[in-house]
Amino acid sequence: MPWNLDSDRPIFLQIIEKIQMDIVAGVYHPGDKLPSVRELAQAAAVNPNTMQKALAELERTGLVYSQRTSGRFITEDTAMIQELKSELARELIAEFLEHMQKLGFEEQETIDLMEKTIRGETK
Amino acid sequence: MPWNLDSDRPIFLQIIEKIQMDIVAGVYHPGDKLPSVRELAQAAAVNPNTMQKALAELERTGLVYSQRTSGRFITEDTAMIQELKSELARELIAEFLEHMQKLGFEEQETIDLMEKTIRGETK
DNA sequence: TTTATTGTATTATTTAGATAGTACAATAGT
DNA sequence: ACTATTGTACTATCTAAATAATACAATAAA
Repeated sequence: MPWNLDSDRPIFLQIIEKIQMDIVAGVYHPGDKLPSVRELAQAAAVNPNTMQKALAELERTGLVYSQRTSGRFITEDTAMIQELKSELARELIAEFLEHMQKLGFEEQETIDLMEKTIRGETK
Repeated sequence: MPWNLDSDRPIFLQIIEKIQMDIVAGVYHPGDKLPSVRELAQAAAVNPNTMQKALAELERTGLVYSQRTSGRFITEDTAMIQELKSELARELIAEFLEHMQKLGFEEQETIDLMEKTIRGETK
């Protein structure tokens, strides 16, 4: 799967979010070994330093941990992962509703519009 | 109203989006005179050059136009404004659904969760 | 024991965005 | 005619992010 990074935001932030997504979505499982910094950097078409910076931050929050020379692993704390999933969903929803409101759509309007969108109506 | 700019994304992009929002939401009306570059820059606590850059882009897309020395004005093309509103809403919805999907929520799940959120349930 | 791979650290350079400061031409308002 | 305000342009500097190029210590694997 491509990493799909854009240049409108700091890359290391996008990497952090991407890996977080992959963890909570189950692409990576608790205890899984991550590819090495160099491999990940190459896969993302990014400088190893940038990847290292993102991983260091993920490590700071406890989502991953590293074992000197054997590699880097996803946390086995499934509760933490579940909590993160809820937290990210809450943030996305809040941010989305706020933006729509700034566009002039009330909450119920937004939901109606979304349902229409899902059902494939152009307008 | 505060401009609420963050440092995670280029400021001039955030300004463009903010003014777009204000236009489609009806904060500014067609034909309205905008404050001067210098005033807007001060209001946003931003360098005049940055504000100028954002306004130049809004002008390029036709949303605003400037009359040398009298000032800058919102377009009177109400159709264009309506179209922009729909376009922005479509983008927001698509982006939101995509992000939620990456988190592991299907479209119907997302809507259900949103409805719960709106009704004030913590979980 | 040797070798390759791991995470990690360091220094230098480049680039885009933002700021700072100044300047000028056009014109509305006086 | 004069003045202030307008958009606009230009150059220089600063900063954070990203890249580039190495280097080193620890250890799993051979």
